[in-house]
Amino acid sequence: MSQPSAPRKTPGRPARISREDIIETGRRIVTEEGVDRLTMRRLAKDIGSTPMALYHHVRDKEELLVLLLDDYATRTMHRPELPADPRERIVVAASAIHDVLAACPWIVEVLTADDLMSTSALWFVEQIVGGLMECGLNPERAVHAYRAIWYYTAGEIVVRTAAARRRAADERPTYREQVFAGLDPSEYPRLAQVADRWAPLTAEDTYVVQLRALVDGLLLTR
Amino acid sequence: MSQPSAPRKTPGRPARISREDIIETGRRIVTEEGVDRLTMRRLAKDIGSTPMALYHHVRDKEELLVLLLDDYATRTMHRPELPADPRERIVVAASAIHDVLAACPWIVEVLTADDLMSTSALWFVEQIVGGLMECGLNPERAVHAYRAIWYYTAGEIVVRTAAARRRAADERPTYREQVFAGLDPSEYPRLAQVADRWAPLTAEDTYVVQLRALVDGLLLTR
DNA sequence: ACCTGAACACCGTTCAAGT
DNA sequence: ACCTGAACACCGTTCAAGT
Repeated sequence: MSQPSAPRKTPGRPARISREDIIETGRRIVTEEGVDRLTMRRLAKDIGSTPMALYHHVRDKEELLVLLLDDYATRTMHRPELPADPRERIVVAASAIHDVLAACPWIVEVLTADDLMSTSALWFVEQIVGGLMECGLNPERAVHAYRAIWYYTAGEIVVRTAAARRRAADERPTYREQVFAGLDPSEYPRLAQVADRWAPLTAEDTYVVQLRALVDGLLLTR
Repeated sequence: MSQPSAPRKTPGRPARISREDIIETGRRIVTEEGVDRLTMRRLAKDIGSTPMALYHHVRDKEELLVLLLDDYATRTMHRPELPADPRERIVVAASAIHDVLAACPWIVEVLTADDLMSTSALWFVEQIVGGLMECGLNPERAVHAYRAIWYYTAGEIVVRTAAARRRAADERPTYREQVFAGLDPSEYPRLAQVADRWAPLTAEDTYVVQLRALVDGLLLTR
């Protein structure tokens, strides 16, 4: 997102801290201790300054988070070799975005605050939209199809991250486990049938196979 | 989620406030002023009590939010007539969940804290999983397919809610608009091609048509 | 059993002043 | 131009005491 922060040509007092310092320290806190521990006060302390000094370099905490996401994406989104087959290219590009975000559990907080994603992801979006068009979709349908892929990907990450957080925080059996244990088979026959396998089944990572299904469905001529 | 809060048989001091009072007041604050304004202190004030009195009826704020989601779902998730055709039944049931959540913008905060959803949604899940099995998927594949539908649905809501919030908060052009305006057509030919139509295209509500594509893809025998 | 008051350990951000 | 200190207006939650 990084609105170019016009580097000042030393017209006044020399800056003691920079945007880069802030991002670097913020990255350290977030990766080492989690996004919850990132506060303006804590960051200022670690950087050896005061909370209000930060506000000369970032507009507010939300901008800081977006800056950190941008920094993370730039650092980790390296363009891979993509297959020549357009359908396969879509799957690989979407999976690349997915894997980067999935490896970054604090992303979820920012995802809902961010304008989708940084410029680093643009190349991947280009590949996906391009692949969809090569497969015969017109530009409008390609954009809509890309969005469906993005919704599926973002949803997978949000839900999985939430589930992981709950497992970490909670020792006692989840509410869902209780519900499934006492399921009335006459009212919910299908769910009762899979009740005892629900937890392991939903823990399986099926992102890619379902992504393929989604892409296949999007490319069907209906 | 509502762990049954064993109603006490007046063994000690009579309760001045109840779980129901708390939920009712919480619902009012959330619907009238948004989830951000719901604090334990504010809720206590509105209910005419003290913050700590609340902690005798709910474990913490997270439980309160889950209780409120549960309350909302129970109130609004009415079972509709579903079509006999299983494929169509899946689409209608998923759309019903989607529409209820989409009408409830504060849901997103809770979605990431909640064990998926309340018992009120279980009937819809049963219909979806049942429909998938009727269409020929074995139980395992049906559960996985249901999850893909849920990811897509949750993602759509999270991303759209975030986008709406940004539009509301921000007057200036979004970062994405700036990026698309200055897109290099030689590096991003496909995106450049749709750049000027990106905003209206992504604003279109295509949840149901893309859901159909997803369901079609999930039901393909591959 | 249920509620209260005071306190703990924090937040993000504004404002006015300093260098 | 950049930074500081103090203050504003809050948080969720714990603890010890009251009824």
